[in-house]
Amino acid sequence: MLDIKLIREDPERVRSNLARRDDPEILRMFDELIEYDKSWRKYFAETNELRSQRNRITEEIAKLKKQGLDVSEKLKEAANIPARIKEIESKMQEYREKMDFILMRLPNLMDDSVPFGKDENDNVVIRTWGEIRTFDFKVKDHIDLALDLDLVDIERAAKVSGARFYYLKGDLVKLNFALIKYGLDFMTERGFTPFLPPYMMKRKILEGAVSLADFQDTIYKVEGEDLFLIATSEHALLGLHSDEILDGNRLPLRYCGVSPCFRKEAGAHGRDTKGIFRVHQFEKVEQFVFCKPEESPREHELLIKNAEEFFQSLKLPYRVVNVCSGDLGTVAAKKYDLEVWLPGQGKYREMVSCSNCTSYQAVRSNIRFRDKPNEPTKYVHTLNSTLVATERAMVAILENYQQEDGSIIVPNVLIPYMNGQDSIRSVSK
RNA sequence: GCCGGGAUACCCUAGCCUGGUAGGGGGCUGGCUUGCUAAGCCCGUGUCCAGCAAUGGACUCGGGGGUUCAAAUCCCCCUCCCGGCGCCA
Repeated sequence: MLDIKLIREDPERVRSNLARRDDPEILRMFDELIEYDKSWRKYFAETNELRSQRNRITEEIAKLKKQGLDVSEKLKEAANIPARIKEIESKMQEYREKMDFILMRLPNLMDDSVPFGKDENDNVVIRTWGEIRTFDFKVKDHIDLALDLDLVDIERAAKVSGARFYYLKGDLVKLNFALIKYGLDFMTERGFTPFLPPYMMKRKILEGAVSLADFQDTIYKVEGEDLFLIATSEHALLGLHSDEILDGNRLPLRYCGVSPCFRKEAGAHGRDTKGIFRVHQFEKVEQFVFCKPEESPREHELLIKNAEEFFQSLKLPYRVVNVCSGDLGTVAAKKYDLEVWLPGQGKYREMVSCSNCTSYQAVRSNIRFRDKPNEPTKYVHTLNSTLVATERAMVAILENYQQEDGSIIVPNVLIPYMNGQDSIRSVSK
């Protein structure tokens, strides 16, 4: 959510930034917001004046009563003030609701470095790493590899839970836990505090983290409760400090969340329908930072660097793209995606999404900081990035580490986490 | 799920029965004074609106509604925390 104070101070700057979204509806809402705010402030001033009158009379009544004097004159004077306040208040409420409606729907201001573009095809590649392996045999995709090695059961998952679910089996379960534990160690070595968050959260807290459209398209609701399943630990880590004033001297706070992620994938019909690449449930180790505004560009680079070093350590070839305006979404001011080469698809595919959300989530979640107790508060900046979404990372490992005999080499850094196991091969039955 | 006790500013706490300026302590901040491991005193401490500013006004006692000229205080609903009982991996 944009800070209404910033909009009041410099509406032109906000407007011209929103204009880069190339969406006339956004500008229309913005202009409406300005008008509503004017009305709201007018009514606010009126009630303020009425309350002031009422408080004065009330005080006089108290004084007269103490002296045992007659107050009926004063009571008459005060009689119709409450009704007038109520009347104007209800108008204020009306404008406040209209403003909130728009504020909840306006996107974040974009960083100047965000490239203009329509969709993901316009994202700009900023670097590539690693060599794409050449195969002298016919490569399989992760589905064939996993089925041939009996590492997944997707048909029975469909019977039990429906499409986009899976059972992991055997060594793939071990590999999953190895990736999680390796990811956790990787982050704690870099000073990130690990968290295992609640997997469900209240609507109010979740609204602080995601756009309203996400409730429709990605978030699962628990029936009969004010609870939603987290789509990433990012949501829960942000909520951790909602309505708090943080000590500026302790920023940045660098956190790392590990949790399952639940997603409806409602807008993805027909895309990646096979295997475990795009699924309703997966595990993820997530990076999350609360920092001062001036620190967020630096922290953003740190997060993508961590993710890159993680995938470098797995020796998986990747590229980093600067996500364009049309693909950026509502919340982020700037976003990098890290895409790993998948031999089975012959494409780079998204493994990591690394966002600087500036103050957008902090305003919604009311998370501020100050260096000294008497200073005015400011909103923090928040950033989040995947370190590793393990099911997707396993797709990359299966396809990149496949051998001619159908077995899979375990990446070196994971072997200790697999109790010394260095390959995954079919068990003779 | 049931019974009881709670939630007051950055922290602790009084006030609630009996409605009438939210009081005290700690912390922090700025200022002043006195000067031996420092002490004392004073202003300030959250949010919003108007104003260039000084400042003025309003709001704020877990949240929402109600009664009243006036609500931390009375009434109704809800949330969370603590204790006990019940259930339980």
